[in-house]
Amino acid sequence: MEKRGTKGKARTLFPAAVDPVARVAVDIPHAHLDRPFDYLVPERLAAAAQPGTRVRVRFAGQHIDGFILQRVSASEHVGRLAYLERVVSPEQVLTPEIAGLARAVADRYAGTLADVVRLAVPPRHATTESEPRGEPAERPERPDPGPWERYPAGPAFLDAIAAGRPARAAWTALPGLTWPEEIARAAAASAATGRGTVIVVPDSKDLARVGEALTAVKAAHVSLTADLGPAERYRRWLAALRGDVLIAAGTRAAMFAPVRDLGLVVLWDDGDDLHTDPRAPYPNAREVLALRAHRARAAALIGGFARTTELTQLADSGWARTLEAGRGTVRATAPSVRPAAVEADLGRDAAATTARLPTLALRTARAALADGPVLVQVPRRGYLALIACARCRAPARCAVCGGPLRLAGAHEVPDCRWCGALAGDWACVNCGGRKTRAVVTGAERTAEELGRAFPGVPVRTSGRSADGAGLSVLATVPDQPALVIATPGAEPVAPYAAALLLDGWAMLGRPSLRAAEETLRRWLGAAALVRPSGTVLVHADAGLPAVQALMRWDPVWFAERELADRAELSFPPTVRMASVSGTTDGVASLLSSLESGFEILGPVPVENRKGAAPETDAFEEESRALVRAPRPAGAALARALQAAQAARSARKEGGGVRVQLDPAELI
DNA sequence: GCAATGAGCGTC
DNA sequence: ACGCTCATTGCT
Repeated sequence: MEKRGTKGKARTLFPAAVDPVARVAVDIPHAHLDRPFDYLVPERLAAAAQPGTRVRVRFAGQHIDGFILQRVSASEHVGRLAYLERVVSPEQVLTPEIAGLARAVADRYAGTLADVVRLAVPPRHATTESEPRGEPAERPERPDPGPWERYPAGPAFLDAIAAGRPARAAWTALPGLTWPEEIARAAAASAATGRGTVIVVPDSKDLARVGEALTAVKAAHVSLTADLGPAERYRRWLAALRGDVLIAAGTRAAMFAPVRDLGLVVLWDDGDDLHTDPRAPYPNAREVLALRAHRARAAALIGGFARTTELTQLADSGWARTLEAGRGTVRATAPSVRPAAVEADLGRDAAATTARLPTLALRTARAALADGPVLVQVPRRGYLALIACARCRAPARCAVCGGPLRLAGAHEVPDCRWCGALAGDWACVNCGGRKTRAVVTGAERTAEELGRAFPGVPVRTSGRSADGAGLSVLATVPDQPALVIATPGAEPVAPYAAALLLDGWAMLGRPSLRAAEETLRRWLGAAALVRPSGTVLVHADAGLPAVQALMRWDPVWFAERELADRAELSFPPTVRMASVSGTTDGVASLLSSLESGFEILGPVPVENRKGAAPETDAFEEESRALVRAPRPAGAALARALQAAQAARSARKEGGGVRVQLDPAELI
């Protein structure tokens, strides 16, 4: 017992009779305080202070929020314990499953539990919480396999889900628009047995499709998106927490949805960069859901039209089994793909606009317009700023570490974005050429150009520009002759008669490790909307593996090949990489706190994030380093980075250093 | 020799 | 943002 309260009347508190100690995860942003703290549960909160509840505690003189992780009979802490101040709400919002997952995710990404819990548990909305609770939804009937019959292992996969077995599938979806239905049937099979399902898709357009498909199989669900208001978001999230619905579908934050008795996780299009949360510790939905399925012994359905190297690795390791259709089915479902050769000389500037629309593309469009809409995929503007070989246009890479080269200023020697090595005597590994050129492309003039080429044909555009402003995304377009210009990921749904994939060579030439994988993913996403009798024209050289993979509709072949190349070069995902960025001083101090034994590339200076010019007050020199470790040392790398950040935070060193494991882009 | 003041640090 | 420790200061 203890006297409390310096001002006002002192109160004498007594600890609860049973399990008087609460282990609390406090919401503190400091890495060195990322551990539970024990508090005494006062008698009056003995019943309310349940594990998972949100509480308010006094920590170093401040009132802060936290979550009760556990109630225990005694504390290990030597010294006096403070009392819990308040139980904010009786709702047990941080379930044991999610608390354990959040800890594992924080450890995997060298982050803190508090950061992950902030992503996992939405802010409380008190009035929503006290609303009368609706009727729990009925379980759906177990559905027929339906479109899963087209995959040899499809019906067996549904059987496994229905039997509660943790079957894990690396899924290559057939082209067309049946994938939402396939996902819905898998979810319904799980819900029919009373177990929960979490479905994550890249954007709200895809979510709407999955929602419709779930409704069609009478599978009660909630849709969780970031753009709901706080009340509606919390209402739906609570419905999942309380077990009123068994299926939660949503965009990336739904990966933490607290459905009851998790039986299945589903991730659509796992290569989409929207699946990586932009807030520390930058968790990726594929990794989180794989971890979650593993921990919960749940089934998993991960994939898309494309195949990522990461998922290929999960399949190769035996963690997941491939789930794909036979070649005959693929051939019957996919459109035919033809390459349009890239003109040898792109330097003709004025004429280059027409070079971007090869005559074959124009002819293909003209012929297809009689049958229906024609999709034109163009890269986003502001996408490309790279150096390539002037002769063969292969991206210029560093001779030391294989990283992409950049040209920091005019008339300078290119240097490596990864290790900083100067590339003074550069020679192209592809053709031996010794001259580089900057490559740029603009894309948003395409609509105009096509409009002129096809007078009288309606032109619609869909997409986001690189700066986020301008243009809007269309979900669908009518099945009528029209030219539909879209940026990757923003393609409206329609039974297209043809698709033109423009400037593919430029997307392939981006200075990114994932350029080819990402380009193929975008091509497949657009081509999958074209009807099987339709034509796809891809503006890139037929000899390139990504183009070959598209023509043969064989993304797994490509991914296996790509993965082998990455292994050869010690690139992710065959190794673990971490990027450390921030002020030059901060990066240096973090690296000096890092336990030795890891390979460090850089640091190299990078453009100032705040955009401040040198010699101004806001300007602070920034840099970035990469840390590389073999895969088996991945956990040790994360631990070492976590420790280095804890050391910095204990020393109260500021400077905001970002540590990102498995960064999507290594530039 | 010792109280009074302040900087530094851990934080239950 | 509190309350503890430990060092420094200034007065006897």
